[in-house]
Amino acid sequence: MRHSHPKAANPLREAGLKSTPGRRAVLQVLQMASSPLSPDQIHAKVGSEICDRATVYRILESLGEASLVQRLILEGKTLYLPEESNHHHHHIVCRKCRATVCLDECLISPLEKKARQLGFRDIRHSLQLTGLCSKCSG
Amino acid sequence: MRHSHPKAANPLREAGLKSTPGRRAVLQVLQMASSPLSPDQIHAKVGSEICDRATVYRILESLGEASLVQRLILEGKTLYLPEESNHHHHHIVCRKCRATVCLDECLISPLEKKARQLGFRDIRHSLQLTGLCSKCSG
DNA sequence: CTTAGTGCAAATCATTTGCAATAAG
DNA sequence: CTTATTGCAAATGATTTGCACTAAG
Repeated sequence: MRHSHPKAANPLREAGLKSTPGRRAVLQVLQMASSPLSPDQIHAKVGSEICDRATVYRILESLGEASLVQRLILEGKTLYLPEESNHHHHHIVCRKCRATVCLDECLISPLEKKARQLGFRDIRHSLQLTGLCSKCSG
Repeated sequence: MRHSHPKAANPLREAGLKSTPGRRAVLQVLQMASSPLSPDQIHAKVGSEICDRATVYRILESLGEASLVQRLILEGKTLYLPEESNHHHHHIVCRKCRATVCLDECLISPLEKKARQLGFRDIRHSLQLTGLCSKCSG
């Protein structure tokens, strides 16, 4: 199968980014994580040997531009989530334990439509849904 | 009409907050504003004689808790908006000039319902819609 | 009065930046 | 090779805090 189907090919390459140890590590840490992580938590999990904190910020920015991760601001704290699927959807995050669940629909389009009618262009949206998950609200 | 209908009564009092010069000023500045303002812009408009910058932050926090203002994070910058109506709705903000328009509907409930079915309680949401207004996209 | 609210200066926290050294393609 | 990426240390910017003083109710 040589260089035919580069199956689980490096997503970094595909996004046109150089594949560096830091980037691979950050991406993996986010993919392993069960909930969104802060830049600091990511840096801690990656380890200072692999990558400096300032670099974690730079990496998160490039991964964000490449749509490999998604930024989220929860209660004023910046968190990152891997961008797994291509299909647009939203999440709900537990304010206590940060457990995260996908809510596969996106119902914003009627609002975007209205905004378009009002003359707005290049419309983007970001929806933060939070709550207390069953474990935390008990 | 003495102390009968306290018509345009002080919203601060009604919210159970002490009516201080700083709070009145911050509230008024936000109400006058045609677009969301940053804490720093608010401080500038209020004037240092009326109120210290640190106090502006404290005031914004208490006004936020009292639902007299709404916090908004646009492109990483924190902005504040007066909370005029009681009826829940969303806004769209121009990323360039920050012009703001209300989109009176809120279509999030189906998503909240789904989250509730997943066991989440005390669900809250925050939606950021941005675009370029007709003037800015021209 | 009594306590919440405030000014001021210092502390903290998150994020960014310059620059020289390093490594990916 | 050539240029993007990184480490390090320092700079920045935003927000918070301690404490003594002031004013609202």
